[in-house]
Amino acid sequence: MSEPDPSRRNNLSLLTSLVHHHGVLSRAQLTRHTGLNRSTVGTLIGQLVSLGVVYETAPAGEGQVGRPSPEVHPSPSVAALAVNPEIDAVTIGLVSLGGKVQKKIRFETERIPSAREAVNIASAVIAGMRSELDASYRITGIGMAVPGLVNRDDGVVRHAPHLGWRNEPVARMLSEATGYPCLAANDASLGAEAELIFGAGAGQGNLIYLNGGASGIGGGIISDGQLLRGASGYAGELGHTFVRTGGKTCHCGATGCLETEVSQSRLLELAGLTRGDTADLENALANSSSAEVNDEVARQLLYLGIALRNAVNIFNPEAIVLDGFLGTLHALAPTSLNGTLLSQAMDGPAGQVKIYRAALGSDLMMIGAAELAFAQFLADPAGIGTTTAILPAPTSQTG
Amino acid sequence: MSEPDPSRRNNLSLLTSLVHHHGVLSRAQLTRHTGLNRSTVGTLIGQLVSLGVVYETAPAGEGQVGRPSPEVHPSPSVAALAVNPEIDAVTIGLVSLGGKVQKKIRFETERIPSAREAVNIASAVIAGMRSELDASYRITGIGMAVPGLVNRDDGVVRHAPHLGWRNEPVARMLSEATGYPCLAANDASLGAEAELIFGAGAGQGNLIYLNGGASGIGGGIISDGQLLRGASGYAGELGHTFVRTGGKTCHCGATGCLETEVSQSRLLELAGLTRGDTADLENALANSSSAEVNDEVARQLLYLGIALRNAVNIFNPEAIVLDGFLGTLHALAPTSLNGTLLSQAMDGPAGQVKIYRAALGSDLMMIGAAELAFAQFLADPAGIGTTTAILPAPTSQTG
DNA sequence: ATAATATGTTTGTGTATAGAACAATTCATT
DNA sequence: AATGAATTGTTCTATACACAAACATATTAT
Repeated sequence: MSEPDPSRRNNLSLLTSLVHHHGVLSRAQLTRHTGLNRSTVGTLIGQLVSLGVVYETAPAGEGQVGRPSPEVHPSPSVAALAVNPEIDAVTIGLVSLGGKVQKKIRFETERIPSAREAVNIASAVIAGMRSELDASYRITGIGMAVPGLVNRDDGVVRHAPHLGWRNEPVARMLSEATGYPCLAANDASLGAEAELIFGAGAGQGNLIYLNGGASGIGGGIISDGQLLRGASGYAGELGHTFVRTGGKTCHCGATGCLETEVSQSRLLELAGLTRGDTADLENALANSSSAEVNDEVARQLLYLGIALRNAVNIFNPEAIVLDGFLGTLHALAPTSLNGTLLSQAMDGPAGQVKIYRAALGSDLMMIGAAELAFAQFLADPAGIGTTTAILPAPTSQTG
Repeated sequence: MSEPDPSRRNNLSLLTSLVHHHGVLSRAQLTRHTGLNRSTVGTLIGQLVSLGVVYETAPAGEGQVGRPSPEVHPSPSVAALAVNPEIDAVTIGLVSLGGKVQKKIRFETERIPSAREAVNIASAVIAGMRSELDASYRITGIGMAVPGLVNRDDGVVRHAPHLGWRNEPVARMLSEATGYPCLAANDASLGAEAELIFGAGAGQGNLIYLNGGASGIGGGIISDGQLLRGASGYAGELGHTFVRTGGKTCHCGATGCLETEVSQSRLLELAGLTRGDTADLENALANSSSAEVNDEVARQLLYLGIALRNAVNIFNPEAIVLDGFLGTLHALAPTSLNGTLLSQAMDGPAGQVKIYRAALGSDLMMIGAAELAFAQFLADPAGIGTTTAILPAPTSQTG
């Protein structure tokens, strides 16, 4: 068997990615999207079906003239594992092609897990799922979403301040512990990617994703449909945008960072809450008539606005997606940020920006991390090098 | 003639781009760079030669074992026109494949040119060159570098504050006046591209270019080898990064912009100069022992540092290229910016950044603008739809 | 002078895509 | 209910393209 042409690999990749992103597409739609000949699409889909990457179902009569086109679905048996260590838990997920979270296990920890502990927890949970995985899934790998600076090339966590990790080669550790290929990246970057593909930013080519959590503000930037990686994959740290002269010193060493001026803990405190549930916080803040609370909300929106106008001037995005308590802040006063952008950002870019609240909720990190492990697979669904066992098409066969 | 395969177009594009960027490459080098078979490269180069895109010369005996490989050069007869309107002049250039500026005509204006005037000047100069162009060149089109917000999709200048232009469809105007297809973009973005391909940032995939001129600070960002465009091509406005709480109001509507805190005019004033020659300014500043001058230089470097640390955190670039008086500032105290970045930017990204001074000088805008017009050509050097149908056939045949 | 090395050149082969002809399936019309 | 129009799947064929192998050529090393 000689090596297939690159064009075949390209086209298989294109089709697989389309099905993965859109969920379901008819063969006719795929023909139009790709611009390929319908006979070619037929051949390619045939190959993907025999590879177990997609499966076809009888066409759903849509009331269209002409012969109905069969629907092409991503095979749920192709899946990736996702791991997300946080300060109080390690979450492990199983995500199938098409972005469906099949399984999510949150393992709560007594204290902040070390890198070794996080890897041990993840590999233990995966070991437990192993027989099921081997029987019913084709696992493309493990993706890890880490709250910190992660070198995407080698999977080393350079610095995760809130976890207290420094120079931890987590990807290699987890790969050695499980036998699966493993990749790691910044959590917010992966969140951006997930929201781009499956969430609030679906269909946009340029978006800024900002997530506010207990441990700070993370960001991810999509430009021209591509996640901004930078030289080593560190790009996207919008939480450390300068927003105030004379601000407090941030743990990053600088002063006046967005992350130090806009923080969830101050809001929780004022709202009289101790735990960081976003819904509770939003309730408490919305029902509060305290001037102190309102002032703080306004103050934080002001600084968030400065960071966003910077970002808008620099990136000219179509959309800004706010997650976590940043979504809460925006929901409390939806006109504030829009107003800041219109008055302070430059004419051209400001006019087009839409601000959304994140759509994917708690599945976000799983989907984003899995995307990391899907990437190689999507680039070469036929698996030139890896002759992995081919699984039969799933049983959901319609007559 | 049936339509060639996309793979052929791809490979021709790849080879042409390599030759364009590197200037001269032997066929053997092209074989290695592309990974194609040497027989394939032979065929492709043959086609490009017969198309007049490249030409070959006898190998220069390099002292290597083996049969010498002929050198492949970009044909100087393939060229693009470049136009750069400024507040005191309109510059028109002729740039050939390989980035060589064949001709540069600076047309000084009594006052700031309107869009119509700039177009008239450019088309008059081009009309004068017309017979030479028709006789000796194959013109791929016109690229226009405008100091302001330019919508890259339709070539409309949204707002060029220093020229006083608003919503001027310059690309269409110039295209109608000359009959050549025309594209327009922000000048600094094009500068970034030029420096990436031919200048100080050559070979880098992630760089930030910042230019300081009489009319402010412009920026361009290259990420993963690609210029950041944003939704409408407005991306890159680093001159309007927030660097100071309580700063003066910028013409953009916001306060505390980099451009208002760091400006050439203040430096010229302190140095006792009236004209904005970069070399003179550098001389004057370097030889000054006035505390006032030193303080101002330090102050401006401080704010520039804040903007750069933001940019470094967000983009994780390999290099920062400073042009115009920003290059001067950096040259006066080379350790200042590096120090700021090391102490204030985040560990991971900060460690790798190198700060360079721009290399291309006054040819920069010509090369960058021409690149705009080369882009379509490079994507399809064989010219499938030979009539570069960016516009409906212009009917300005009256001549 | 001969060998070794690297590269251009020619020819044949396999792969992948497009296109044409035909079959299948639905909606619209009479 | 029957026929026609529209759309898409299916099969077969032709063609373009890249690669590999064999051979030719030009340079350095011995």
